[in-house]
Amino acid sequence: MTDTPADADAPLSDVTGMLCFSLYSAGHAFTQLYRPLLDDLGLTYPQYLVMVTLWNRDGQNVKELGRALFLDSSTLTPLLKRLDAAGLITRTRNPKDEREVLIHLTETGKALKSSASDVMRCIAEAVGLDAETVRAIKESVDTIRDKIKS
Amino acid sequence: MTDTPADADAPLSDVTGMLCFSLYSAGHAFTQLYRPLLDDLGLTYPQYLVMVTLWNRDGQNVKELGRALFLDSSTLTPLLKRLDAAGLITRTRNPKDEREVLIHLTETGKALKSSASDVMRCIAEAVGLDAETVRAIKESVDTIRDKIKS
DNA sequence: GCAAAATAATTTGTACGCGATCCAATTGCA
DNA sequence: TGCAATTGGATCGCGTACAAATTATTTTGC
Repeated sequence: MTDTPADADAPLSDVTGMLCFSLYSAGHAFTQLYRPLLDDLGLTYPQYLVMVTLWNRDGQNVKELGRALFLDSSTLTPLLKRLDAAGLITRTRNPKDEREVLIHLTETGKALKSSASDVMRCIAEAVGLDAETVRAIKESVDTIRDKIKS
Repeated sequence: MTDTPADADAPLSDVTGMLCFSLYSAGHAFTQLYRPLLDDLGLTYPQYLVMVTLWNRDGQNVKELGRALFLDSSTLTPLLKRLDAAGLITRTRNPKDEREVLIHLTETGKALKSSASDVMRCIAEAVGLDAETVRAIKESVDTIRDKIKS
C-alpha cells in the first residue's frame, strides 16, 4: 500500500507498513479486549454489536441490521438464531411482508442493557485516551471505510 | 414505538459511535476491497498477509509468523497447509529443533511477489489518500492497538 | 390479472480466528 | 543424570464472514 518498488528483488513493505493490516490487527485486538467482559454476559463480540443495535432501536429486520453492521444476512441468520436460543431476542415474520423477519428483544435481552454500560466503562478505561482523541481517530477510520466502500 | 424501562433509557451509544466498530467494519471493508484482486492470485486476505511476511523474510517458523501477524498457531497451521497444498510454500521441521516448522517459499511462491505490486497499486488508488495522511491514520490505529494489547 | 423480475431470508461450502487441549521435543535444575 | 516444566505445533470445537445457490413472498410490467 505504501510501498513503491515494483522490482522483485527490492524489499516489499512489511505488513507493519500497511494500513489495512493495522486495521485488521487493531480490530482483532479489540475483540480480544472485549472477550472476557462479554463472556460474563454470554455474548460474542458480533453478538454484542447486534444487541447494541437493537437496544438503540428494537424491531428491525435482518436487512436493516445488516446495513447497520455491514454484515450479510448469511452471517446474521445463524447469529440471530443463537441469540434466539439464548432467549435474548425473538424472530417473527412481518405480517405486512412475510419476506421480512423482525427481530425483537425479549425482557431478558432488554435487561442485559444495564450490564453493557459496565462493559463500555471497562473498554474506555483500557483504551485510556481522552474522548476527543478517540473521536478524531474514529473519524479518520470511518472516512477510509466509507471511501473504499463506495 | 419502543417502550423503554426506566433504568434502560440511558443514552447508549449506537455502534456507529464506537471506535471498535469503526475498526471492525473498516477491516472488513479492506478484506472486501482486496478479495477480487487476490482472487486472481488464488489467495485469501490472511494468506496474502502471510505471503507478504515471507516475501520480506523467508524461512520463518510458525511462531515468528504468528508474532508478526498477531495470529495463533491454531489459525496459522491450517492456513499454511493450504498454501502448501497450493504449492506456494514448503513446511519442514527444523533439524536443529524438531519442535519448529520452518516455512519456505517455493519458486512459484516467490514468483507471485511481482503480482503483489499490482495489487498494492490498485489498493492505493482505491483508498485515494496521499501517503502522509494514510501514514498518520495508521500511526493512530497502531497506537490504539499496542495500547490495548499491553 | 398474471408471469417475470425483484426482494428477504435461509442454506451450503470454504476459510478464518481463537480458546482449550494434546503431543513431541527441548530445557532446566535438583 | 533424571525428570518436571516449558515450548512449538497440531487438533478440536464453536462462532463468525461471505459467495453462491435456493426458497418464499411481493412487486412490476404488460
